[in-house]
Amino acid sequence: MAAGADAHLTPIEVGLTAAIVAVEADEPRILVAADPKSDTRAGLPFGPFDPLAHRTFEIGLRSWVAAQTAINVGYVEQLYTFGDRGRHASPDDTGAHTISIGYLALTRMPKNAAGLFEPWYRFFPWEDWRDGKPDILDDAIVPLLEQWARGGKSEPARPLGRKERLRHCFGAGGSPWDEEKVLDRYELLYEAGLVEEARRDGREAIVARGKIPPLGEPMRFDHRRILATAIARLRAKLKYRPVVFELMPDVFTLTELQRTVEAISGRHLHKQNFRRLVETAALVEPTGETSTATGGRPAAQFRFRRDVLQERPAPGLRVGGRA
Amino acid sequence: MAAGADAHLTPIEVGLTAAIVAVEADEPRILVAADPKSDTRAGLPFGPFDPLAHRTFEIGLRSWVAAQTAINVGYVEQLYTFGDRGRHASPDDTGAHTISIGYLALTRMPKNAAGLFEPWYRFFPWEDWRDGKPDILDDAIVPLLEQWARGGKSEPARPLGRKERLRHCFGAGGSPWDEEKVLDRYELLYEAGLVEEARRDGREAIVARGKIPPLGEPMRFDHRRILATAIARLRAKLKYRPVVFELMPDVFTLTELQRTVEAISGRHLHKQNFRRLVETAALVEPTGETSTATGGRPAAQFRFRRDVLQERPAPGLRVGGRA
DNA sequence: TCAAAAGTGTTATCCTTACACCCATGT
DNA sequence: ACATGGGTGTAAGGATAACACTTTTGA
Repeated sequence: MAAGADAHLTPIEVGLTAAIVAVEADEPRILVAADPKSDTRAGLPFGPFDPLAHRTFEIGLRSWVAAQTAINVGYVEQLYTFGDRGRHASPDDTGAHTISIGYLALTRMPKNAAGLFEPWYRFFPWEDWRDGKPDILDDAIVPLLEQWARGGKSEPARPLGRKERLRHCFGAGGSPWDEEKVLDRYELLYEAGLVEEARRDGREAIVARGKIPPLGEPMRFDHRRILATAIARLRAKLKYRPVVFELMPDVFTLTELQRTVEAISGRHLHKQNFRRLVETAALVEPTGETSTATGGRPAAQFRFRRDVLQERPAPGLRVGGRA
Repeated sequence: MAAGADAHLTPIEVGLTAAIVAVEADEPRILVAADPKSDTRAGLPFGPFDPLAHRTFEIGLRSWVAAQTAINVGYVEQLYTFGDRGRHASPDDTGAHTISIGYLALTRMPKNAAGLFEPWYRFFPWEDWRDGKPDILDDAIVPLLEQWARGGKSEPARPLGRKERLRHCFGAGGSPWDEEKVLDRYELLYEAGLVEEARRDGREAIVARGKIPPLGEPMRFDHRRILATAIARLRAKLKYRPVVFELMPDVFTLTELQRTVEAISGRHLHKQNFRRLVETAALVEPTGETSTATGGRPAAQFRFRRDVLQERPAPGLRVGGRA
């Protein structure tokens, strides 16, 4: 077993693609790039990785993000490396192979660049359950996926059948909705040919042609897939790391904090339980001020206690089940 | 904001590096590659990614692993993409920049290749707590890290100080040991210059020169870092996915299953609680046979119930605290 | 009959979930 | 006074952690 040590490695272009998230007016938003070549679809900002200029991926990422957008991102985390042939293709593809290392970055909404951020639920309307189950699920998605599941009985080397995957991902047939399965849901829709990116990739929708409504706005290349990964990771991370505070202003009320968590996780939360959670985790401290912004009783203002990072090993907002 | 769309991407060599895990005789082992160029250090197997030959990373990985080792890996999962300049360097480095996409793969111990697998605790002796706290921690690691922590008060842009990181990662000073923080611990040792790879990278140990004992066997390139990532991920995944069964023979006793989980997580588990967990999760079914191998009362044999994958959304072995 | 390992029953505790109610302010 | 949102106490249920004890075999 020679372990490939003498194999020469294929030269490939490596790009860093960033899902840069901010929350404004109770709406999670991502930075979309101005489109080159009059492509009407939105895309995520990306830049090349130059190992000569930057010692690590993260340094490189911060550098070109700052250069392109004047945004200094705070929290940065690698998501996944995407390299499927075909899924990076654009209509005018040159044939060169590109792999993209996806990154999640969090920032406070910058004053100057606010217009460049788009609400992320434009791209994933079925992920916003804050006002109950989105209509698009029962009206379009689940019926179309059920039709797809009836076709193609057993695929080789697939652990689960189509029906089971539909159940688990979309909570059909009694299974609960899991807000963290954002990527699984998108991938299922892709496989079923129900998102535009899949059709662009040559995958024909299994269901009746022509009458498929657009399921969320498409993005360039595989960027919607990367965004789905970012949302899923952020929703999961909220529960065991205090990352929300990267998205909050310095002082805030508990309701504002709850609204931000709800915006990200796409669910409604139980007020009292949320508050106790924040309190027992000792994540915040009162400033003493109150805010009389919203018209009811003035709310006490809080700030994030930075010292929790030194005290507790995994301080997050482990928000529970339904509410 | 031009979004880098017209930027040309730097060509870089991309390799897939695999941590291939099997468990044999209650010992977790990884496949180490025969060393090229008489490098005495062990290394992980790796191969190039050729986008022309393989549509996805995973297909490429399975292909060269099968070709090089005649092993058909079962479960495969991407870990992380590593690209730090310097950390891939070997003594006779050519200067070409390489990034490696790390993968975790699980397999049953193959008959023919058993000799190529090394117990992973050779590389991380401080991670094996099955017989209590390893001596190397109190004898060497913690004292050396405390010495390191006393130096260098505050580093810029570091959220936590050295002392706090030591506490969280190694459970010094009252914090509990978290068996999932394998990577954090290795990275801390690396930063402190206490593992050989760091010294090779030019980082001088902060502590007294010359008398630093070797902390685990070193590996080539950044392979020990990738292995640490793999162990951490596997230890975490055990708790919410039934991945252990990828490492078990078709039939097994509950004690064998427990020993395997203990081997991976490096902890001793409470027998009764483990059994109830397995039972209530309905992960296994009795075969009806018994095994009289170990000398006491014969043990009932079980097999993995593949249908749980279709029933429950996240069936794992959520093993609890100390025991 | 004894060692060695398999296998079981039960309780205390904590955390999660959900309920229903009171408080302070502006109009 | 009342609408609006802020803020709290407490009990039911379930999961977890830990206890000690019985059973079946081989030597």
